[in-house]
Amino acid sequence: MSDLLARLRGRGWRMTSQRRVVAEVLDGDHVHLTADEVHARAARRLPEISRATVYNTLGELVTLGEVIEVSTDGRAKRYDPNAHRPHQHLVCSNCGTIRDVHPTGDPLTDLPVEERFGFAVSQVEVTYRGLCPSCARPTPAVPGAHSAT
Amino acid sequence: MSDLLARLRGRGWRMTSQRRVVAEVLDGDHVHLTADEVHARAARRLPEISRATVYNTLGELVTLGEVIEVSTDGRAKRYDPNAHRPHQHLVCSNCGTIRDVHPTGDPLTDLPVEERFGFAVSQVEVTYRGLCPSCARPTPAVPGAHSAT
DNA sequence: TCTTGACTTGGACTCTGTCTATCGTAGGAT
DNA sequence: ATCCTACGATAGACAGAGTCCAAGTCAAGA
Repeated sequence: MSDLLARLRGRGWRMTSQRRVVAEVLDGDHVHLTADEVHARAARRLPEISRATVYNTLGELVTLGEVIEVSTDGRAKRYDPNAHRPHQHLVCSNCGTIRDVHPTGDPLTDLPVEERFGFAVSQVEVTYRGLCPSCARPTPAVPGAHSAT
Repeated sequence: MSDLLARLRGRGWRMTSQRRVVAEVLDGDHVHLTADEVHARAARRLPEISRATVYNTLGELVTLGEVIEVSTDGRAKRYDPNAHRPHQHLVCSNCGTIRDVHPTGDPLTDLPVEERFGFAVSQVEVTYRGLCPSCARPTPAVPGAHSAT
C-alpha cells in the first residue's frame, strides 16, 4: 500500500487532495473501514470532503484492484486495502471485529465437479466466525462496537 | 421443511395466517428469496400482508434456526430454508443465481491455530463464485435477473 | 363466549448507497 | 507563469433495504 499513490499516478489517475486523503486513510494491516468511517477519517484532514467523493474514490480503488470490498454482515460494506495478498476473514460474532487470515490449502479443490452444476467456478470467499478474545471474557465488548482499525 | 409448521407450533408459536403463508413460501430446494420477494409471493395469497410482518417472521425463523440468512451480494439479504443440512453457496457472478453446494472436508481445519488470533472459531461460511452455464454462453442472462427460485 | 397478550399493520424513520447538475481545479499546452 | 478544459468534487435529492412504533386485530386458553 505504501507506493499506492505512485501506482495510481502511473495509471493516469488525476491526483487530487481528496483522493490522496482517502488512499492514505486506507493504509495498514487489518483495516476494514466502512465508507462512512473512511469519510469521517478523511474529513479530519480535509473537512469539506463529500460523501459522494469518498464513494466514488472507493469504487475506483476497487475497480483498479487496489482495495477489496468485504461484506461480512448484511450492513455497510467494508474496504480492505490488503488486496495484493490473498486472504480470508475472521469475524467476531459479537463485536464485529475483523482480522485477515490465511488458511492452508485451496478451498476450490473442496468442491467436487458434481457439486458445481456446470458453473465455471473461479473464486472462493471464506468467512470464519467466532468470539474474539475480548468478547469471550466475562465482560464482553458491546455488540456493534467494532474497533474499526 | 415439510413439518416446519408442526415444529413451530410445538415451540409455542402462535399460528397466524401470515406466518403460515411466509413459512409456506419458503419451501423447496435452492430457494433463496429476498424479503421483498417473500413478501410479493406471500401477498399473492394474502394480499393485505405487510412488509413489517414478513420481516418479523423471517427474523423469527432465523432465530429459531429454521431459516438461514445469506448475503452473497452487498444488497438485500436472502433467506434459505435449507437450514437442517450444512451447506455452502455457489453464486453466478453475472446473474446472481444461487445454488446450495456441499464441499468435501471441513474448512475449519484449514485455519491454523496461529491464524486464529485467540478467537474461538465456531463457524465457516464459504461462497464460491463463477459463471453459471447460461451466463457462460454467448448470450448471457442480464445481470441482476436472478431467477429467485 | 370472553379475555388478553401476542401479532399485524401502515407509515414514519434510519442507514447505505447512487445519481445529477453545477462548480472547481490538476495538469498539459502555450 | 498563465490559460484551458476535461476530469473530478460537491450538495442535495433520491432510492433500496430494513427497523420502529402506536394503534388495531385476533389466536387460543379459561
